Formats: sequence, C-alpha cells, structure tokens
Amino acid sequence: MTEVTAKAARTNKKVGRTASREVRRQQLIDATIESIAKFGIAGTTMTTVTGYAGLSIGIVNFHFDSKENLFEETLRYLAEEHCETWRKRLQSPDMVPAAQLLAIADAHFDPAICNRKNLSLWFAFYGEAGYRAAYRELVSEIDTERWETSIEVLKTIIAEGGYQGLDAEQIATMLEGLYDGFWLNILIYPGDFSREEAKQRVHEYLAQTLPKHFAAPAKGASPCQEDHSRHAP
Amino acid sequence: MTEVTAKAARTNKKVGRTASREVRRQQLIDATIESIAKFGIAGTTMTTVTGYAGLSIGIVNFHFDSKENLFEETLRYLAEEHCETWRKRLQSPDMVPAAQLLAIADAHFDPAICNRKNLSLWFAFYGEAGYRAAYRELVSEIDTERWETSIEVLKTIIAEGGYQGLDAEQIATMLEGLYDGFWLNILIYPGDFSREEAKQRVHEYLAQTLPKHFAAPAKGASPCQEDHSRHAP
Amino acid sequence: MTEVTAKAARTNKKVGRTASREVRRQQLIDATIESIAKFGIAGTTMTTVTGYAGLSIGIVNFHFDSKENLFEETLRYLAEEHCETWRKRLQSPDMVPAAQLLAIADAHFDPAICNRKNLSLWFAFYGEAGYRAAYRELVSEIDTERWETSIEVLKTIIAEGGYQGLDAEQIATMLEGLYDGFWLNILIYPGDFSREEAKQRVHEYLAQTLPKHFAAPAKGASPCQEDHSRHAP
Amino acid sequence: MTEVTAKAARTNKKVGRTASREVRRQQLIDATIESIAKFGIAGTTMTTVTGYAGLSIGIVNFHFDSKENLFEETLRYLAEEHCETWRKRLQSPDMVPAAQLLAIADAHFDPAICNRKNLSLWFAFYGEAGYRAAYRELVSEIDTERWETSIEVLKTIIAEGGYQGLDAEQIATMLEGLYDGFWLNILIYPGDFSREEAKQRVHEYLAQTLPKHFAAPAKGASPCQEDHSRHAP
DNA sequence: AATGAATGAGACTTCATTCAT
DNA sequence: CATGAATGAAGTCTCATTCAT
Repeated sequence: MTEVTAKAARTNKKVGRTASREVRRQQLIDATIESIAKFGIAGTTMTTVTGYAGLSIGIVNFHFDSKENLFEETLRYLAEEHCETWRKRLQSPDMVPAAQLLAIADAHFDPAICNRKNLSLWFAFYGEAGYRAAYRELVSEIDTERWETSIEVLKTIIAEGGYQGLDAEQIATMLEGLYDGFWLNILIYPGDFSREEAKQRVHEYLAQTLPKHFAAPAKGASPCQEDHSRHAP
Repeated sequence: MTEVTAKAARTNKKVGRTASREVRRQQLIDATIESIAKFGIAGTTMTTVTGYAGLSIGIVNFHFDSKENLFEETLRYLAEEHCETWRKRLQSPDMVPAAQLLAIADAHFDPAICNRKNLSLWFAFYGEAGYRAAYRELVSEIDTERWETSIEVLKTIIAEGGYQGLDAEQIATMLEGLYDGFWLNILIYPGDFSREEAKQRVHEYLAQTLPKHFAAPAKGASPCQEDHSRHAP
Repeated sequence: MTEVTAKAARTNKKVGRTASREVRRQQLIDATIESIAKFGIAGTTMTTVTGYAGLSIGIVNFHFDSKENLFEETLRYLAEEHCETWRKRLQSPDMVPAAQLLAIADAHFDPAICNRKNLSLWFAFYGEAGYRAAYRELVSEIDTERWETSIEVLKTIIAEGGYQGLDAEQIATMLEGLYDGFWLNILIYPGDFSREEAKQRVHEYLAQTLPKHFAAPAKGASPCQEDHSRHAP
Repeated sequence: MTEVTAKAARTNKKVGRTASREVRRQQLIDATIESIAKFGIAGTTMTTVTGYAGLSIGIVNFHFDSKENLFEETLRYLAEEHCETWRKRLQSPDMVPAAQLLAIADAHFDPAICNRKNLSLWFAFYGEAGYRAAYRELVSEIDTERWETSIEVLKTIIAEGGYQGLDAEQIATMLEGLYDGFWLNILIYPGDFSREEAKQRVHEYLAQTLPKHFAAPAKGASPCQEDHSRHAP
C-alpha cells in the first residue's frame, strides 16, 4: 500500500464496513506505529491502537492473531520500508560506487525514514528485551544485505582510489555506528541535533576517509543528491 | 550511596530484617537493573524485582512510592555510575588533554559500564517513550557536562596541533554518535561486534582526525590504558 | 424432517446457494451435533458449527435466531431420532409383548443411536445445568411415552407369566437405570465396555427377572435362567 | 478441611485478610461446586465463583493458577470425598463381605454424596468433552479401586454361597450401571425418583441375584445400615 | 439467500498497590 | 520494618451477533 492510500484510510476512517484485508492491516500497522511512538511499547494497548485506527477493539485479533503478531508485522513493515528506500535508489543503472554509498547513507536521514515516529519505533524494539530476539530474526536479513552491499561498494572504491591501509569492513562499521548513534541523538535531542547535521557529519567522514571520491561539503550546506555522481572518479 | 555500599548490597543480599533504608533501596535498584536487563521494562514486575532482591513483594511501595519512582531512581543511579567512571579518571592531575579525551572515550567501553546489563538498561529507557522525558531530565545535565568537557579538551588539542579546518563541536558530535551507535551494535549483535573492536574504531577515528595527538593503534591489538599519555605531544 | 432428508443433507453438504430452508437447518443441526460431540458445549462456537457445515458464520442467526435456539433444536432433533427408532420397531403388528420390550431395550444399543456422537450429545445436555430444564421440557414427553409403553408391556408379561411379587414399575425403573448407566460407561470407558456387552447384560437381567419370557442368551458367559429360581429363599 | 470448617468459612466470609492457604482453597472449591451446580460449566465464570465465595476476582489465579486448574482440583476433591465415604466404612474390621458390598452401594446414595450439587458436578464433567479426558485421568484410579474391591467381595460371596453360573464381573458391571443410571435419573427427575428408591432397587437386585446373602427389603421401607450384618450368613 | 468483516460485551488473567499481621 | 494475601482496574482475547454487500 502506498503511503497516500494509508493516509487516506487514516483520514477517512469510514472506508465502508468491508475495506479490503490489506487496507485494514495497513491501517492497523500505521496506528500501531503512531501509538508506540507516543506511548511506547509498554504503553501501547489494543485500545490505543484501535483508537488511532478509529476501529473497534476486536478487530486486531481478527486481522492479526495477537498483539504479539501485530507488533512483529509492524516491525517488519518498518524494516522493509527502510530497505526499499535505498534499494530503489540503487537500481538507477548509471550510479557510480560513491553515489551508491551515499544513497545508502542518505537513506538513513531521509525525512520519510528518519522521523520521530519511525525512530521511536526502532528504539522501542531495540530497547525491549523481549523484542530484541524478534528484531534480530526479522531484520538481520535486511541488515546483512545493507552491510554486504556497503562492503562491496567500499571495496570497489578503495581499489579505485588506491587508498592505502583502509579496510572496507572497518569503514562500514564506522558508518553503521554513525547511522545508529545519530538516529539516537536525533530522537533524544531533536532540538539540538538535526537530520541535516547528521547527514553532513557522515559526508564529512567520507570526505576525510576517502577524499578522492567524496569532496568536503560546503560549510553549513547539505549536498544535493544530484551532485553525487560528481564525486565519482 | 557509595559504590562500595552498592557492591556490598549486591554481594550480601540477606542483610537481615533491619537493614538500613539505603541498603534496601540499593538492593532493590540492583534487582531492578537485573530484571529490566533480562525481561525488559514491560516484562519487569514487582514480582520479578523483589524476586531478584530476595525480598517480599510489599517492600517496594515502602521504600519507593511506586514502580514509576523505582524506575526513575534506577535510571538516575545508572547515569551517576557512568559519570563517576570518567569523572574519576579525569581527576588525575597529570593528564594531558589527549589522555583526557581517551579517558572519556574509553570509559564508554569499560567492562564496568559497557556490559549487557547496563546497555539493556540504557536502551530500555531510550526506547520507552514514557521514559525519554525522564531520561532527558535526569541525564541531560550529565550528558552536557561530558559534552562540554569534550569540547574544551578538543579545542585545546586543535589549538595545540594547529589543525586546520577542524571544528571541536563536529568532532564531539562524531564521538557521541560513535559511542551510542557502537553501544547499540554491541547490544544487538554481541557475537559480531565487541567492546574491544568499538574502542579500536574510536581510537582509529581519533588517529585519523587528530594524527599529531593520537597514533594509529597497532593492528588487532587493543591499546593499554596506561599508554594514553604517550599519545600526547 | 424425515431421516432420509437428514441423511441427504449430511452426505451432500454442498447443496448450492439456494438450498431450501429445511435443508440448511438440518445441515446446521448435523454440524452442531458433530461439533458438540467433539468440542463439548463450551467449546462449540458459531465458527466450529459453520466450519463443519461448510457455510459462512453469518448464516446461523439467519436460520436460527440464536445459538441458544440452535442448541435447543439440535436437542429436539436428537430426541425425536431416538424415539423414531423404537417406535418404528413397535409398529410391526405381529410382535408379542416380550419382543416389544426387547425392541425398546435394544434400540438403546443400536449403532445408529448408541454411538460416540450421540452419547456425547446426550450427556452434554444432561450435564449443562442451563440445558437440563430445556431437556426436561423437550424430552419428558418422549421419555414418558417410552416409560408408559414399557409399563404396559411389562404388566402384560407379568400377568401372562403369573410372576409373583413383581412390580412393573420397579422393573421399568431398573431398565431405565441400566440404559442410562450403560450409556455413560460406554461413553467414558469405550475401550472397556461395549454396546454389545451392555445389551447382553440387559438381556440377562430380563432372563433372570422374567425367565418364562426371556431365554438366557447363548454363550458369552451368562447365568442360566434355570439356576435363578434355586436362589430364591 | 472438615466440612464444619468449610461451612464456617462460607458463613463467616470475613475470615480475616489472611486466612490460611488451605481454607481459601477450600472456600473457592466449595464456591465452584455451587456455581457449576447452578450455572453449569459453560456458565461458571470467575465472577460467579468469587461471587459465591465472597472474594475478589483476582484471588483465583493467586490460589489456583487458572480456571482450568480450579476445575480440576474441584473434580479431584469431589472424587476423593466420594471415595473416602465408602473407604472409611469398609475399614470397620467386623464387616462381612455382604456388608462391605452394601457399604459401597449405599455410599452412592448417601445424602452427603448423592445430592443435587454433587450430581450436577459429576454430570457436568462427564458431559463436557473437554473434561472427559481430565475425568479419566483423575478419577480412573478411584473408579478402579472401587471396581476391584467390588469384584473381590463378590467373588467371596459367590464362593460362600455356592452360587452356580454367576460371574463377579457381570454383577459388578450391573451395579456400576445402576449407580450411574440412577444418579442421572435422580438429577433429571428429582421429583419422580429419589435417593431412597434408588437404594431400594439396588438392594432388590442384590436380593434377587444373591438371595442367600441379601434378604429382600420390606416393601417401601429403606433398610437401616446397622442391619446389614444381619444379611450375612 | 448468503457472506464475512466488523462490533463490543464479557471472559480470563496480570499485576501495582494496599494493609492486617 | 517486613511480609504476602487480598484487591480490583486494566489488559488481551473470544465470540455471538449485526449488517453492508
């Protein structure tokens, strides 16, 4: 379901008594995201979820078998939404490796991905011991895909640039750390630290580490996406 | 409460029926940490807490007014314990700025701080929307102290080294991001990512950014803490 | 509804969307019997019933007003099915009284009556306090008919045989007790107690009580009738 | 717990906040019996049970882990109460075999055992498919004990009397059938069939089958228990 | 006539909190 | 001080019933 449709469903609650199964499921997932972002996992009940969805309490066990399952499907949706964002960008055939790496990096700070609601969700699942296992099971495949794509791209870049003493895995580790760490800081100190600043810091790190491929961004300016190819050799 | 008392309470749980108020409180905070680490915030009940503490269920509302209050006091204790660690190290009078920065950085990956139990706790509180506000209130002062100390130290280092185009705030932001991001990865993928590796990545980042002050660490080896002063100019 | 139609409905469940009202009702009653036999009254829901019937959940409240009503109609059907069995056998005009009594007795242990599904049903309704009143209302007429027929037949037999000190009501009471008690034992211990054995025990009781009319059954170990009189004081 | 204490607990609901664990359990079992007798298994809820017990809803899961468990314990209590009744009577050392058999038979129609509440319970558990398995597991041991005791006693009686062509197992089967069948008739037609009449019918059956040991009871009179030994040879 | 998504009352259960001991 | 039985609000889930299609 596209976000537009989801929005529509949310705005126009009365979709008729028999909205399609998929529409209802998405409506409930959206409501779950909203509720967890606001009340946390412990504070999210069937009542808060169905309240946001504008539906009756009994419907969750009808479309999802249990609260547990609803939460897992919500997590899965979130992971896939994130993954789709950079995967789609990577499909452009004319992308040079550096542009690909930037696509992955910038996807983390895209407003569609990196917003209060989504970040709340991620850290809610990270934080709740009971869901960390579920997280690993559901998300590790997607995490691994991103990791391996990054490694491959980095190896190409290192080889192209003839960089000495650089290790693709170490750089990838740094990047993953920065993504997560910046997400957390954006979540906790939204007034002091912005999506834009996070992106800039990552760009600077790349310019400092792989200078032949990534030019230092202008001070205070965020690089346009169209310019990415410029950085390619 | 001093750390000694805390240790005592943890070791010798059965302190007799008339343990001092402070001992009982610490006993319950320790049990809360243990329970949240194992079961998460949602899975932690008065029963799990008092079970770990070896006390009766009625005692919590006696020493803390409510579960809410117990959790807040637990968070406060955790924040202070972390802060004490690096604050104590910084009090050594003969520390050069680079050593001070390393002290702060390495404190994050000290086994006493960076262990499964503590990390679980931090991310539990980060993740639960209802506690993020409490977190900010309790921890921002401590976070700010660390931030300002880092900034000051970094400014000194940049001036000393005559580094061009470096900004203390940007480096501090990177470091804070790495601390948090690495913590999260250690928590979620404990098999794939270690405390030691995290520390090394941070050291490398410093060596790459401020090369006159931080030598590149030997491959595969973790730098000894005693050697910190060596890195100073 | 005739038994033929019932059979038809049971065999050919898919009767098309426009099956007659009666066919649908019988289809649902059959499904109810099946469900109660398997899951009990408490475990029988509209979903289990319509599942067995291969129909949609909404249909019950269309053909029966409520679950309550469906259960009552099911009970009524069961009672009538049982009654038909022995009533039909009694209609043979050339039956002597002893044969009539045996017809009633044996009807209880006929495979069409005395099977797991039916016994489950009877005892489900007996057991559920809320349905005992309904049972009495629906079944007492049928029970009474059987009782009075038995009494009449017994009186004829006693008179014919010139039996001394025998009371038709007492014998009828014994027989009714044996029917019910054996049914229960067949239901609960199906491996240890069979329909056949039950029938034999009843036959023996009749041979022992009314020896001139009922010969001792052949082999299978049963006391000879000749010996009974010897035991008299 | 003696019945006196149980009664006391029921009458004097406020036993203090901390009645002994056993007292509370028995209070709840009594309330469960009362509720199932009145509303059936399907109609018995935690609310009806705790309502009868005069306690709060939450207490059941405190003393029993679940409704399921409460029901099983209730069934077990009932089975043991019945068993105790005849087991105790059999312990009298001066009992001749015929008296023993009568003790078992009459225990079934003792007012403490054979009353509306208890019979409702038995048939509730028999009738509910989900509990028949539990019944067998819990009660079969007790049933078997009674069966084997009866067989043994019957064999002695048959040998003593030199009865020809009698089989202990067949007589025991008849007796068990009569017990259950008469119980059911007492439950369903309490106005038409009494405990006393049932007992008399069983006595007559014994007198008819084993005349040297059991004298025919006087018409309309129920034999006193003290007289049992008289019937022994 | 038939479907099945939706509703919402009510079931079981959990658990923070209270309070007599 | 400490205990733990008891309370009852609130949570999840079930399911008879309704009603637009």
